[in-house]
Amino acid sequence: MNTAKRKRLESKGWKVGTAEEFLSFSPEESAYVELKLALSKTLQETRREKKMTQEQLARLLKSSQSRVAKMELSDPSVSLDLLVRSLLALGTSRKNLVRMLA
Amino acid sequence: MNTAKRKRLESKGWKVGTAEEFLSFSPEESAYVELKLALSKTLQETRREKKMTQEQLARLLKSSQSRVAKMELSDPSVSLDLLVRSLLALGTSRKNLVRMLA
DNA sequence: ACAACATATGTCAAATTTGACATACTGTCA
DNA sequence: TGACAGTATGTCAAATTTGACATATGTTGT
Repeated sequence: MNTAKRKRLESKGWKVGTAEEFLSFSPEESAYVELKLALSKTLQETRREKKMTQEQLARLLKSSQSRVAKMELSDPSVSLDLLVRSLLALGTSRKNLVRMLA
Repeated sequence: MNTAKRKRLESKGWKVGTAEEFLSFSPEESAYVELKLALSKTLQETRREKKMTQEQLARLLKSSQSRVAKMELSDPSVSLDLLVRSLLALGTSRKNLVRMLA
């Protein structure tokens, strides 16, 4: 959603020090973050099942190791788009994709 | 998934005149496009069920009528991200979201 | 402890996506 | 016909996302 400020709160759940922001998320923000978390987790699981390193996956995706790491950590700088495309590139079928989200 | 060139092929299925590009899509590209199409369709259906105009939905999403139109047309310039966030903002539950994709 | 490998984190220029605007198109009603 | 509401399409500056790089932090075997 909008500002990059809030994004810093997303991934890990909260940040302790930053006293200024202790806003709760709207339902749709939560749902969005949860979706991303589910996909991240699935991506990591899938990669591990295939016995690949982040580096190898990065090559497959024409991306970089650091971005793969961020994907698996559900970093705020990673879009749903990238996560979905990566899973698809790993051969995840739509059916499986849907199952993992359910 | 790279170049913006291919993107032009995405939405409608193909473009007649542009003889240069007649490349077929890889399975994951197809899956990606199909996902977007499913979401677009759902977005339009949901909006209509709620008897909203694109303009009204745009206001709700803090976007613009033209972008809503592009979303519903699954324009290549629209990300999965935006589609999902819009559906969530419309109150679509994760459960429903998943069902529409299945 | 030291390598060697894997993963995490920060930064940044380049690429993509976004809202906004103008404007065109498509009905529909009088 | 013409006015109006709704939708489509093209463009563009601003915002966000991306791959790449450097570097830090594990982790495992010797």
